[in-house]
Amino acid sequence: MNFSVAEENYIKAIYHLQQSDGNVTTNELAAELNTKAASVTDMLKKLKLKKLLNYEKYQGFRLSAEGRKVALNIVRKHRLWEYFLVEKLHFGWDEVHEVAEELEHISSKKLVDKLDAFLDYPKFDPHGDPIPDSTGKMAPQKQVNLIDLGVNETAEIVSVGSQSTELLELLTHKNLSIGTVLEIKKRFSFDHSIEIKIKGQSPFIISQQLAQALFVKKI
Amino acid sequence: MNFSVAEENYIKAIYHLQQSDGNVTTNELAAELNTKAASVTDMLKKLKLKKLLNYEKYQGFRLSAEGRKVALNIVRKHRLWEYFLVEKLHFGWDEVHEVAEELEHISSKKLVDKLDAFLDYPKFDPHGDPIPDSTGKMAPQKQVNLIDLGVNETAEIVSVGSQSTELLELLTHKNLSIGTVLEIKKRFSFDHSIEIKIKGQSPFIISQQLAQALFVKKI
DNA sequence: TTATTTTTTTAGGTTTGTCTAAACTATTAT
DNA sequence: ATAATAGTTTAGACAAACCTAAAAAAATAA
Repeated sequence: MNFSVAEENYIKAIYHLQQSDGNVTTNELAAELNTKAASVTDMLKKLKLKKLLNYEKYQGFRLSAEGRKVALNIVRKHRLWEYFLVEKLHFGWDEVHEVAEELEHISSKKLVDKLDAFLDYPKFDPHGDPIPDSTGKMAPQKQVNLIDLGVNETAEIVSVGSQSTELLELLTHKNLSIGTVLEIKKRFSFDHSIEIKIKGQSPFIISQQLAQALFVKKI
Repeated sequence: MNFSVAEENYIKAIYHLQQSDGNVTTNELAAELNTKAASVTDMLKKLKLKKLLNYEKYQGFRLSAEGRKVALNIVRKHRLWEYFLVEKLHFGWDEVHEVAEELEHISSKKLVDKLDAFLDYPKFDPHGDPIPDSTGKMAPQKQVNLIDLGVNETAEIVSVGSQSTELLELLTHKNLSIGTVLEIKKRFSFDHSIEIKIKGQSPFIISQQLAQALFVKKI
């Protein structure tokens, strides 16, 4: 099966949303893809017809096994190209995303596998996300420093970089602990501080030093 | 300016056709793109509106200066990717064309320039075609062995690999000489013989040995 | 030079992916 | 439990890129 760029973008977006959300909703997906709910409904019907999606109207949806396979292949391509761009072409890790969004739609299977070999089968992309192998398997999410997350990413705190009372005092004050789920809202390049948001609380800012002391697992 | 994949394919095809033909015609272009004349006319109007084309109806057409610039950029990307596929990913020179057809539409200028640097600014692609630099300049067509041409390519004989009477006798017999323009019709892998056609004559076959003795300039 | 053939263009239609506006379904709050 | 609000789907349109069939222009032949 071969899919259009639009179809692939929908599949990939659904894949990412269902990672955190379980069932995905029409509006959520429309927001993610900067399109309108009506357009999403149209595409959902098409993807359902192609058996990539489990979808009953008004009920939300998730990818089928087949859909997941397709999604993983797109993710594989995206992350391999990102790795290539950073490691071989010396792009900065923050400027590769857009280009990889285009490259991920190149269809040749042979190209991807040869690229994988050329890069020596990397297990993680430059952002710490695991790269699926050609059968779709991938390592569990790598633990990554909070400072390395991009805007809009969501992550769960899994460990801290020190056990000092000073750090623990600050964490308690900010209501942060192991297991806390947060979303990156903004990054300020002036002092590398980061605005984060915890569900149900208003956003607040943490310093570069604090961000570097927090290790997270992306969601 | 940014162009759709379809527009880019038209521009590239016109560029290649006008190399040999001077003015390009609607039917010619339709054949080249495996589409219908009516579709071509539609696109010609669009490209004229975007000032990429000098076109008056029923009169044939050529690219404008701007159109040529766009074409050269596509050619640059195509040939750089081909070089990458062969030199870095170890594709065979005969299996890269299709993949490069997709890769050439990736838009990032930065990507192309960084790829160019990574490849160490190659001057010729794996088929001997010159690669335009980022300003559109390129070396004159490299002299290439006839055995290395692909099917449907057109070329002019510019030199021969030996001055032996045996060779010259054969060339005379086959009506081949410096300046002869020929087109590759078929390649037979069994004995590496090649069917060629000279304008106004019926096609005939030349042996591997003869093909290797002839150097040509692509048109 | 007129008639025939070939080439090109126009007219009108299709598909894909998008949109707005309106209708429908589900959820939430009183 | 019902009314108001949220979310979702349908209906109808549009642009891009393609198509077929018919009309118009150009080239060629009688």
